[in-house]
Amino acid sequence: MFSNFYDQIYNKIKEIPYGRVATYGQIAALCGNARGARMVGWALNALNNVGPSAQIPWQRVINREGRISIVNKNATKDLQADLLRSEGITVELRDGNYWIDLTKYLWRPPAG
DNA sequence: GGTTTGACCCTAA
DNA sequence: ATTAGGGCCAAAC
Repeated sequence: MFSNFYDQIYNKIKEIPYGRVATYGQIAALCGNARGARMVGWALNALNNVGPSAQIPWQRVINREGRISIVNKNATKDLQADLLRSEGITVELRDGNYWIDLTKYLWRPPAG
């Protein structure tokens, strides 16, 4: 169904452990596209069309600043923050956006 | 089929 | 610290 890129992206996101977060660029890099971060966003956006996240922990994917980038989608940033908090992750609300401490919660993939 | 946009990131000034 | 530009590829128009 999805191209290999999307499939890899979904697969990598599934590998993010509980209570940990990863960045778009990180997922993209693990899929071979160091600069294909936008594709990760597209792939996740496509999930909204499919349904309720399709068993993919999209909530653990945030941007490089540790901020939730969603503005107005099927899945809102409030939902994402709620899901992350339910995993024990501390989410800070600042200026109408949710922030996560990457130094604490950033996923470190085993390949390194 | 060209142009614009998109849950982004990096480099340079 | 902030601003500007390039890059990546796919969907939307």
